[in-house]
Amino acid sequence: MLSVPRLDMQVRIFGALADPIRIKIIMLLSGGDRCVCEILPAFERSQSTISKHLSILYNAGLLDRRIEGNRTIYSIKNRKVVELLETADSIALEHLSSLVETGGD
Amino acid sequence: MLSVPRLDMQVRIFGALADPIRIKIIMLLSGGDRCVCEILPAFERSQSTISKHLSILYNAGLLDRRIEGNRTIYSIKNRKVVELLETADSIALEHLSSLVETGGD
DNA sequence: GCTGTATATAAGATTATCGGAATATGGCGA
DNA sequence: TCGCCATATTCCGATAATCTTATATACAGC
Repeated sequence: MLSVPRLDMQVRIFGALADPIRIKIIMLLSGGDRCVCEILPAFERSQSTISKHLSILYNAGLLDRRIEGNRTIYSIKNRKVVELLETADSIALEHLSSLVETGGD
Repeated sequence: MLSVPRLDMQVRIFGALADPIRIKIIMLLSGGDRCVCEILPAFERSQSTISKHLSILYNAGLLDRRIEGNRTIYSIKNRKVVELLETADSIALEHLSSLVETGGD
């Protein structure tokens, strides 16, 4: 049986990934650590918006961060998150092709 | 590069899993197909609420459904969704134990 | 200490999600 | 056909997520 805090953490993890900006941030960081100032220009959103997205990923236990001087460097905390993206992408791909076959929606 | 519809589908998949009831429905169905009338009593929620949760999972491409008489039978469409739950659970577990170690929150 | 740069947080408006009650749809048996 | 059962959908209120602007914090260099 799944304990309640674990279920809650699962929900938080999936919720953290249920946003296109946050998925792209994970993909970006899977290529190596980045400070916020390097992440910002990849998105046409305010600094505060990106900062909050990073916090959501951090609080879900998906990212690590360390401070170096006046910068904050974010990194992938658990490589399994990349697995999650890959698995979801393959489900997405299969689903999209089944929609094409059946002409569904 | 990830195509836009695929990213959108990933978002929809993760969004579908970002709810404790929907996670429990997946776990329930991983034990075998069930009609709605068998799923309902597992949750203290109205019929319309559960029906909506099932639709969300169905539209995310995670569940299949077939009609038999006046019943609708739901089933896991893609076994990879169970993988997603397991991977997220192991991330959750690691994160929770790291919180215990550091006394974090 | 002051100024500028980097980042996080708060406040507030807008939009999406969740839940239940009520309603619609469609098969089934009398 | 009529009424019942199983399920989906609509409507609407309550709650939560997202975004921007403005403000706070904290380090760096002078």
